[in-house]
Amino acid sequence: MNDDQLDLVFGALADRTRRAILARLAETDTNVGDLTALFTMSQPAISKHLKVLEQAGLVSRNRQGTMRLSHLEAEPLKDATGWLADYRTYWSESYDRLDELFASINNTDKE
Amino acid sequence: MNDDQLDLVFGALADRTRRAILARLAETDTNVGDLTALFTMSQPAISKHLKVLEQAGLVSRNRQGTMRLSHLEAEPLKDATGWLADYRTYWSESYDRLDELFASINNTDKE
DNA sequence: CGGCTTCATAACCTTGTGGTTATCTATAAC
DNA sequence: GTTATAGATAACCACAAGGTTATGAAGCCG
Repeated sequence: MNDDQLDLVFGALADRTRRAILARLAETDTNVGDLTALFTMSQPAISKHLKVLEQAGLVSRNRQGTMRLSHLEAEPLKDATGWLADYRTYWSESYDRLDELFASINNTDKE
Repeated sequence: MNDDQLDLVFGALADRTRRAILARLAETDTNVGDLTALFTMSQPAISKHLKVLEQAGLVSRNRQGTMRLSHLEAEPLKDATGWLADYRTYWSESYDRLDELFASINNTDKE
């Protein structure tokens, strides 16, 4: 995963509204109107957040009649976790199995 | 870990210069002058980045004579990993041991 | 077609961010 | 005390971010 992608992913996660949107989408795909109802915020503001999440690869969208359902795409979260895993030795010394586990994460699609 | 803290940590990680600073500090404690030499950027710019990292709890500093050494504090990275771990089921289905391992991470100091 | 619903886009505003240069402060050395 | 060095702080600038209101476009329905 390159720096540009990490910029986008961490940048997307650096906003609590977007994190809350992701939490919601983890439960179920949701349209813009329902998301707007969940957060005391205007509809265009939600659309902007969704665009940020989409550009980071964290959300995909598809029309469903007149609605557009947002769907969680968690792959970049895996990549971000892989990046953070490089620092595991600095916050944890004694988890023997951590290395193999994070290795299994990293080997799948981290370059 | 609360939203304010996550804002700070993910916000700090959303800049490639700051990520590079963390990578450097993972090798060895470094003073501001040496960091400035590593990145083609002015010294005040580096000081600003260090302040952001410090407020996120990712860096501590202590005087060493006339210098101030920056030191990596990786604990917030652990917390951020714990947050991301909540989404592991969406990017991975078949790692049985992931659950117990991430549980061990979360139980230590995630609220 | 006409009208309703859903969402995107445009224009705008305020604040934050990342950088600069210039200057101030603190420690060390003499 | 003077001077040199390390780094912080101030003032400034350009632009991105997060919000708003107003409006436009796309798809269903009668």
